[in-house]
Amino acid sequence: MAKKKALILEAALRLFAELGFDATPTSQIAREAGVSEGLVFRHFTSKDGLMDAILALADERMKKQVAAIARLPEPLAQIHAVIELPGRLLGEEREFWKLQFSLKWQKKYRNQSYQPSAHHLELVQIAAQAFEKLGYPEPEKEVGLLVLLLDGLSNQLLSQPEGSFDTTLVDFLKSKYQ
Amino acid sequence: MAKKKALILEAALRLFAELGFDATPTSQIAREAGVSEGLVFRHFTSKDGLMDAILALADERMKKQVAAIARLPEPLAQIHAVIELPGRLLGEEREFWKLQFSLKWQKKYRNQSYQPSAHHLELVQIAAQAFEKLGYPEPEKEVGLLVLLLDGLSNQLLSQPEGSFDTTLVDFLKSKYQ
DNA sequence: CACTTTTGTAAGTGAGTACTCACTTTTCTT
DNA sequence: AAGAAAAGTGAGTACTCACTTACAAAAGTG
Repeated sequence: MAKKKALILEAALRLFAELGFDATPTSQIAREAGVSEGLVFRHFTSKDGLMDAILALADERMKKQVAAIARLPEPLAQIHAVIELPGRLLGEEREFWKLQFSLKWQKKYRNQSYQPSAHHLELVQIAAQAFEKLGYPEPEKEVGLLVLLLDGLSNQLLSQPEGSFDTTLVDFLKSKYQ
Repeated sequence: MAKKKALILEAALRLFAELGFDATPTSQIAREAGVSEGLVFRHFTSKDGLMDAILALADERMKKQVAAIARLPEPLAQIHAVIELPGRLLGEEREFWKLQFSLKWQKKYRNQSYQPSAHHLELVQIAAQAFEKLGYPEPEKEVGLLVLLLDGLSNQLLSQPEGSFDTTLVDFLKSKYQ
């Protein structure tokens, strides 16, 4: 049942990521999902509601990734997993995260709970504890730096063309934390 | 004469940065500039033309900053200047750079010369030469890392509320390059 | 001054937008 | 099988948008 609902979500995700939320008409979403425009509103109430549904899914996926890192026993392995996170996320769910990043700059979504703050914060705590266990003198600052790197890394990966995932930089980065 | 032209540019810059290009109607630009809507089109032909004018200005400003760094005699001072660049740019021209970053994710502007590629590339070359002079074993990779950091730093500075510029992270980062 | 050009305005216009509604078809439940 | 609920349609509707047009006031120039 409601397999068309999933088609709408897929099309909306792809188009929002590619064209941006405002530049994507609901008519095009319906057309590319092979569905009538009215159905979009039956399932998601409004264009904003459609966005909400997409972002709820994104939150779910992030949650799982963070939980997996939290489960790692070795602190160094945790740090390395954090560094690998952007590559892992963007490899599979490119459009998802492209959308997340483009959203950051839209006032509309700046205050709300859409920012990946909850799981992001948890990740920061995990990394801070890992740095502490590894004996770094200033673990908080190290985490601050690491967060910066993750941000930049994600940006860069998204700016590059699809398949060309360059691991040398990630490896180089990991070699700095031994 | 044409002082109203400047008013239009200012209002457009502010609104594009705040709401995004697509979500900003030309009517609002005109209203906030205290000008009739028709004048926007007399001076800039189209909404896209208005954007072009804004981006041409951005390019000018970036050019000056890069030239100033190129002129520094000490390689270490150059690296530090590069690290300080986001803070310097965003301190003065916040809206300008917020717009630049939000544009990165819009398909419309992805292929064109709008990306700060020209001066950005020059900056990368300067940094690479500086790392080489300082005797780093892998200067290209170091530059790659530094670019990542700048990207992340800019993102973070733009996400934070206006005045609260935290220099501890920048200082910590500079301490890593001595 | 006369004139041309530039700068400005107010009131449109047609295309495209998010969303609704009356209705039909499919699926679930018993 | 019968009735209810859910899924789906497609033609509207009210409205907003970027842009145009007809015209007026300043400003520049001889």
